[in-house]
Amino acid sequence: MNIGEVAERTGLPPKTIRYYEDIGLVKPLRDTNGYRAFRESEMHKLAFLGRARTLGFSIEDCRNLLALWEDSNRASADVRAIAKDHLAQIEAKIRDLQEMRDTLSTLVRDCAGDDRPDCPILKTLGTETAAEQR
Amino acid sequence: MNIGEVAERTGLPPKTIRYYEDIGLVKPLRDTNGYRAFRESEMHKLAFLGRARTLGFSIEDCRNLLALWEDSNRASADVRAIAKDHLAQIEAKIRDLQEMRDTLSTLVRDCAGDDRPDCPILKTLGTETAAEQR
DNA sequence: ATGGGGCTTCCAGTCACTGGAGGGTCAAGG
DNA sequence: CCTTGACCCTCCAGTGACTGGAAGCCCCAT
Repeated sequence: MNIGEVAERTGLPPKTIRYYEDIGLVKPLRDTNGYRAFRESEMHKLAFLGRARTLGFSIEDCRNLLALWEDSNRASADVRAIAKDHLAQIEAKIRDLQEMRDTLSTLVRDCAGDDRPDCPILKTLGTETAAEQR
Repeated sequence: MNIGEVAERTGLPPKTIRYYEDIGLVKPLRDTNGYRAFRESEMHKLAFLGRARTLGFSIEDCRNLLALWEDSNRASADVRAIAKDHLAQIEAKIRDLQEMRDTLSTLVRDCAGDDRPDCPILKTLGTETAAEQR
């Protein structure tokens, strides 16, 4: 299987697949012409990676998850620990963003948005701690 | 005012302040010894930048906001447009993360997390479109 | 043989910093 | 006067996870 077909079947761009080889996540064979020759199992690994990345796992998380995936004797607790940790990070990120959103939406609401120069958004950025607004 | 004092008063690390000079956001004078000499107005600009960055505005947004801040004839509509746009991006990001969180928390909930190898998290990553779970 | 697409490598850029090396400057204490 | 330690300077490299582009093979159909 050439890289193009793998790209199509996994939904990952060829560039990304090459990058994943660079950093050692997959190790495709090579044809005599130098083209990467992916086995079915490699394709599945890449699909796995694509899904894990969609869920926001970092590359290092993915590397660990992949190792666990390949290890039929792994303990599910190990996988769960990675996922829980990642979940906590996502939740923290959501809270941060919600705080930003709340502050910003207050500012946007209070701004007339006309052609006069008076603007509570700039006023706040200029004088107060933005996070205190709301 | 030396960089250290500005750093303390704005809460920005000296490295970041130097970086902001590099990319042309501030233009401090120089003492004869080569040290940066910040005026009060520069300090305020940096504080403004720090607050805008806290709200997640990109550097380019900050550059524009700063220009509007300095322009006493600006229209508040211009500021509001930038803020609204940014707000929309934050909201999109929140939705993405919430989707990830929902999928992940289902997976974590369904995983026994013991020393047996059976693991719904890996099973999902290996076979289904992760986003379809839930 | 020619054209077009697919494949290769390597280099550079993204974003917003951050770390570190190597070295100059300043003020206080001995 | 000298040393010490805190400050300041510049420049280079690295972060994460790609992405874009140049330059150049390879393969197949016409």
